[in-house]
Amino acid sequence: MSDFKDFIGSDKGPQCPRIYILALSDTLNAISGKWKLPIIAALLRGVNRFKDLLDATEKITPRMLSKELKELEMNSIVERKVYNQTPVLIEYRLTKSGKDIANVIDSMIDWGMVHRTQAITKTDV
Amino acid sequence: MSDFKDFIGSDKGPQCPRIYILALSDTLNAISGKWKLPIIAALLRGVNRFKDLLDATEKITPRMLSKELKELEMNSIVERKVYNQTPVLIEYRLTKSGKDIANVIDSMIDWGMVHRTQAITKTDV
DNA sequence: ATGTTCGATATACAAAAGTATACTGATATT
DNA sequence: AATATCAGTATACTTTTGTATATCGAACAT
Repeated sequence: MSDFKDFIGSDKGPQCPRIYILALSDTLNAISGKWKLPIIAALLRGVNRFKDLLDATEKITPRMLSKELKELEMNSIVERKVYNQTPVLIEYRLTKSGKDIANVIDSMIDWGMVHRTQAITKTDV
Repeated sequence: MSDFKDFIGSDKGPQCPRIYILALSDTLNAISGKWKLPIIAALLRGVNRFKDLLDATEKITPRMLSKELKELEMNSIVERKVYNQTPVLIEYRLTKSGKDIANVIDSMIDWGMVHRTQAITKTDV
């Protein structure tokens, strides 16, 4: 298990390996932006078709959904399957990696919950 | 411990509590953007002064550093201490919450490492 | 022939995020 | 008087991200 703190916790300690930095920015890119997490959440719930994702992801436009799905596919987080029926059926599914992002999401929720409790003076609710 | 999967893993299961969604977006906002993580990393290493953060964070401009530090301070991730010496000394330090973000970073590195191994065809290195 | 569904794309625009470059004011040093 | 340091700010710009609205093409259904 990587431990970021061990690498950057002291001035003279070992430098954080470059591969960790790359892994970190991969992850940040994978979930950054307005729509990535809502889409991943819908996919985790079992929503798999373009139309259904449009409905499940409130206020997203088809342009953005198309763009985000392409990015997720390029990043091997989502796979796109085409079934040659009529009308054509296309399914988007999370890959193993895609499903595993739930672990990152959990740690983010944990931090956010504790942080909200600690920062009691926060104004935005 | 929160478990996102438990809430969004099934069609008929309970909805993900709104507070979890808020906690999640708090966390995402706290670390999103080009400079937040590099700045937090420098602070974790013990770099505390504006000038030193400028040097430690490659290519950042004073305008961006100032802006980001203000945001981190508003989010109770960083605290700013003024020492009335001459010349004036100002120190930025991570709060407890700020230090705890290392846990999120670790889980992001973990995911990123495994994902890089799995997505062997990735072109960007 | 006209309309409907699915899975999108096209064009134009607005807003947010980030960059480049120069400058400020207070104090101290030479 | 000129110069340097610290901690920023000011102004103008470019790039990236997101929105709004309309439309496309294939395959049916009526």
